[in-house]
Amino acid sequence: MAEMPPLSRRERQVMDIIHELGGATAVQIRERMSDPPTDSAVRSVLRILVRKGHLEKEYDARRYVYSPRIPARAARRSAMKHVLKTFFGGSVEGAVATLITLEDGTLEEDERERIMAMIAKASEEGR
Amino acid sequence: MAEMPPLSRRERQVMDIIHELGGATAVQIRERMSDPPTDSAVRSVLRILVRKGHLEKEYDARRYVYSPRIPARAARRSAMKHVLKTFFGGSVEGAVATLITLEDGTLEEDERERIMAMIAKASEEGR
DNA sequence: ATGGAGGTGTTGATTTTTCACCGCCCAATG
DNA sequence: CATTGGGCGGTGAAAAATCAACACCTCCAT
Repeated sequence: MAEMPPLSRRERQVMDIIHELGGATAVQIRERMSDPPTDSAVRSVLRILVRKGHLEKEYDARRYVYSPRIPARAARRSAMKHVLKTFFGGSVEGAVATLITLEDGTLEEDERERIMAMIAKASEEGR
Repeated sequence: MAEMPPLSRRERQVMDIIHELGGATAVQIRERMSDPPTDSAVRSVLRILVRKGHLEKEYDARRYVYSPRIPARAARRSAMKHVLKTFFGGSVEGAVATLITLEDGTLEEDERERIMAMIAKASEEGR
């Protein structure tokens, strides 16, 4: 059940695309690949990911839609946790700093306010 | 110069460790691997990463210290950008929300305040 | 000077990954 | 109906990655 062996290159690439889209068909996935191999190659990776338990497929409108078996929330937290540890030494502060200056200027006034409010609220409820 | 071909599994693993430590020796890296191969195997990967331009080595105290060739700041931003896009649909708000509730409750009072101050300051300077 | 620690590069064997060919199924179309 | 085309999966072979074993090198510290 544990996701023991880390994903291979292609597997990662495909998983990322699926995570980004929430769910996707083989064709959609292939379209988003910068490096598209054959259609059948994509399907092979997909099959492997399903077998490994990382994806699940659902029949919909004449084709399969692949989606992560791990709930989005968990995946998000896990991914964030990893970069937090790897690149920010676990400093939430540092991570937030980078986040709010990513495409410097993109942070809208109202979004900034919402974030402030959210943090304030979190501290209330949090403890 | 562009880091075109994505890293392989081991390469990723090693790069992550080095990013986390800022710089590390072959032995240090091997120690942190959950999956340690031979010492020479580690060195092989290291050599490859240097050749590919992802790492640089520096002679220090009788051994080589390997460190990322990409400045930490750039690496951090790049990594964060990637998870932001992949897991949060680009929503800084969502990312921050996850961040401050990662190890729920761990966010200290003062850290929260510093984050608030930082955001406030950023919005001043920002424009 | 000798041995050990830390390094480098090569080689070859093994395992993984990656991929495309091929064939099946089924629905839509002529 | 017969044909065609999209979607799917199996298979196996080519390519890449992984790793251990060697052979050597250079510094120290003993």
